[in-house]
Amino acid sequence: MPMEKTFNAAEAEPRIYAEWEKADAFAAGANAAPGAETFCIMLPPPNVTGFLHAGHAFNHTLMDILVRWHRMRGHDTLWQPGLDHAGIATQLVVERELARTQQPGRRELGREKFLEKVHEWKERSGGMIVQQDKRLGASMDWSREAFTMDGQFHDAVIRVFVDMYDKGMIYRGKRLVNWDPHFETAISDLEVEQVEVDGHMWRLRYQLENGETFEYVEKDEDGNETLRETRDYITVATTRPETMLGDTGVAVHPDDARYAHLIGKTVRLPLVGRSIPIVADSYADPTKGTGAVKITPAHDFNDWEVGKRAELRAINVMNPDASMWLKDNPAFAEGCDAKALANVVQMLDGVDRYEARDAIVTAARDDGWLDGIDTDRHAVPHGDRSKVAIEPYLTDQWFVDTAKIVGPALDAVRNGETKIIPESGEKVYYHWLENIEPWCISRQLWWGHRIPVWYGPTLTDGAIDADAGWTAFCAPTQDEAFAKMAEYYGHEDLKVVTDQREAEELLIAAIGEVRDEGAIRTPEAPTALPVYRDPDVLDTWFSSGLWPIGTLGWPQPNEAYEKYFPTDVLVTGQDILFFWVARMMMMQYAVVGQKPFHTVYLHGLVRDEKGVKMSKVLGNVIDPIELIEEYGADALRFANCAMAALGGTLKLSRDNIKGYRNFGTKLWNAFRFAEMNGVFEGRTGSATIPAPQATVNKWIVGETAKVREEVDAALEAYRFNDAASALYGFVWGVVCDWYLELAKPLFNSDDEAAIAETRETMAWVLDQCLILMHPIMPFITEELWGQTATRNKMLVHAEWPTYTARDLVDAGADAEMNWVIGMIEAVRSVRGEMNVPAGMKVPLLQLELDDAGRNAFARNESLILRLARIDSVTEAESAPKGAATIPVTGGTFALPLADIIDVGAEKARLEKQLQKLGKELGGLKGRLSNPKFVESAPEEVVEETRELARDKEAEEVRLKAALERLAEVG
RNA sequence: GGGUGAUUAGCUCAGUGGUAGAGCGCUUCGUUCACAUCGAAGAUGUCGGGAGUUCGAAUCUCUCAUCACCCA
Repeated sequence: MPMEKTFNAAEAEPRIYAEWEKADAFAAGANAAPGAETFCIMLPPPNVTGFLHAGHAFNHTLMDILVRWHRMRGHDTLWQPGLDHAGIATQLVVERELARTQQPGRRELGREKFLEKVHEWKERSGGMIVQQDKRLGASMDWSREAFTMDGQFHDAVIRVFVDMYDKGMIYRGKRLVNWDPHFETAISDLEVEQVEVDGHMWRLRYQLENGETFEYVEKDEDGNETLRETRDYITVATTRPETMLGDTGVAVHPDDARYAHLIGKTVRLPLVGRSIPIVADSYADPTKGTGAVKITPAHDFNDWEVGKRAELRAINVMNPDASMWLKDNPAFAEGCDAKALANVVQMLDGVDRYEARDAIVTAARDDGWLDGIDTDRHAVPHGDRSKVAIEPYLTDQWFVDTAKIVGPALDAVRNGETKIIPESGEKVYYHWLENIEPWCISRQLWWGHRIPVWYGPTLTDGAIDADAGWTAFCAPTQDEAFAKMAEYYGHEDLKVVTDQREAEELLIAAIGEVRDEGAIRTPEAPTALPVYRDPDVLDTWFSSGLWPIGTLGWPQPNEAYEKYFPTDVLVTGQDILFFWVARMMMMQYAVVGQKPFHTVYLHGLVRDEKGVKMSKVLGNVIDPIELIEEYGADALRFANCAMAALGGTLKLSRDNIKGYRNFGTKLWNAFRFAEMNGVFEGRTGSATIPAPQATVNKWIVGETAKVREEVDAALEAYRFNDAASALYGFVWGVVCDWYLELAKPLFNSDDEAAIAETRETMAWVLDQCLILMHPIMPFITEELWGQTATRNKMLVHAEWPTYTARDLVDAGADAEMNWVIGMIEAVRSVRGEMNVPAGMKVPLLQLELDDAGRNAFARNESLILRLARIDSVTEAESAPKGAATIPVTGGTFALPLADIIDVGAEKARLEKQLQKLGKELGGLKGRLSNPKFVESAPEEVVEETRELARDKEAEEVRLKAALERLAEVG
């Protein structure tokens, strides 16, 4: 049955993918040669609630190319798939879903029930991306699919937390953190986005106490005094007036003469009447505003530092939802005027931060301590998920002491143990790691790995000390934590309660009982000690930081881990270099003391064809599944591969994809041509390299070897675009444009041996095209592989070739074919420019020609006649009147077409060519006549230049002769 | 403010010291027996400006301009 006219991607792709799966073609180690080296790639785990977007499609295509390439080379290959539980994002999605379907909310449901809902949701709509990946053709080992919340991985994460805790790399502390008031959780620095907003700078007057004053001076740009007055207040400026309730100081620069005598004095905080000191700190910038800044240590990172240096109190004045917390807030009340306090509590307690801001500004205006308002454009930190302004917030959180684990991660890149490409990524990596901050890893969420820490009452001198807070016991399981507690308390009579509050209530009651007995608590005492588990979960990136070892079954001893770790290449977006790559580096070294991978390939964001970030708002999102449906997965993959220049911007355009779909059709039709010429009759897919006689066949074998080397070199260097363009150029520009055309006369001849040889060679060449193209375009190549021979293996496991140009290029055939192709192009060019009708066969005159040319012509006459559409060749001394001249290497031909050729046009054509030639020749001669060039340039460059100049000179002579003849005629 | 990168044909981009390229688009011609999702031919560049290093610079250095992204 003859082949279809085009490849039917929609029909073939699912069928072929199913065949691969049925054959377990992607299983770890499939097609591995005995004792082969390993190759392992970890899929950056997509969000479990996610779907395949253009960025995934790109990222996954590159990995699939590498993986398929290694697998075909017989390496022991594993592409490890899996999904990330994506804590905050997933919790958000499920909460929205509950609200949308009018179900009870998270808090109403309670932790356990809510988590059931999350799991339900995950089962229902999670993992959609897996199905989509299959449509893309991704060859992951699905049998090993991992999930960050699954049992074994979960246990590994907990185990690492415990290890790092025991090693002192993790600690808990009351710190200022980035607080997301929407989700009511801490987030890390990296999850904060700076957003430029048009806002205001409010100037507030704080009254100096004890009758102090100072000289306030204003100057213009030239330093001339414009204002001088004596003031009994200090003006501070702020973009967040509501934080003034937590002010505990005013800072001025130590060198600021205006305020020197005020340092140590106090001001009275408006509204609350708190007396706060004026302190010296170089954080205050004398050139900005009035040079005095209010200090709110509990609500600003800079102020926190100032507060530490000046020993100022930190007063938290907000609730977790960023409403004001004033009532029942002892720290706030301390030092306040009782009446003022009552008023401000009445006015602002529980009020949202922005409403409080307005109310405070209004009060300041009414009471006369508003100095003024300036418009001000400034950056406001926002939560990257919630999009609300974050608050610096003072809470107890868990931190990774990054300073302790950053060293090996830095060293690994510095000494080349792990390479980041493109290299610019390394600079960015150093810059971040060299200035790394502690990493806040606790999140006040429910969906995630719950921190494996239990708290029990603290003992002082063997007695329970209710004032000493709670003691942490870190262990992988509750049983192990209990064992630790048993050691600490001397008994295991413990009662697990839900939270700290309940534990405190029970403890106070218990101590009451114990105290009644007039003794410290003893093991025999009747009341169990209340203990509770830390309610927080770990940052999602903490778990994904363990992705390499966790997916390989660590810490259980197992073959996969032994074999594939450290893994080989990480392919990921440069936007998560810090979030993920740097943390994996730090954590793998911290936990198992080895690098996670030897190469990190970073790529940019996939953008639309104009280079604009895709976003729902702009409506320029390109859905890869839609593209696959329209053009086929292979076309999308080839487009992805072709745009993957190192460090380049990734612009995805439908026109390009369409072009690569056409490329697939071109390949398909080359096979159709071969089939029609009996190339595949009785084929068994022998991999034997042919040793043909005909020049054309010898030549194409050499060309194939060249492209094999190019593709391997490109992939070796992660230059995906080079691999794509080498293959595109070879398949279309060499095989289709030339080899198939040149083979036509051979197939049409009576020479049975030549026909057989050409069939054999073409079958081999086309097989090589399939093999070399397969990593990029797996579907169409697999289909053609199956249709054109009876094979013992699918293409996915075909043997990748290793022949070299050195072995297979026949220099003679190479030179001869280049001459023939040049000759044909020269004739076509003249025909085209002289407007010789395309279908018209014309006579050719051979004027002068050297031996090499004569040989090449004679040996390929039928090809030349056919492809240049020549009907006869005659040798002649000179060209007749009205002939067009065709200079070739080593000689001159002419087309005697007096009635077609316009002498004027031919003259113009020759002159134009001569002019171009003259320019080139000028450059070449200029270089050669420069003694310094001949002296200092490499021998081969000089020789090349000489040769080129000789050729161009010869051509110039021929063109000039032709022009002279024309002049005689005209 | 700091960092990183970009600027090459009408468009989108390759090209890291040795004859300026590809794809798309454009113009002309073409139903030659694989393919019109095609073929043949053609036009289009002071490689952002300036300076320097070099026998030689799109490529290396400096500087200026414009733009993008990341971090404050």
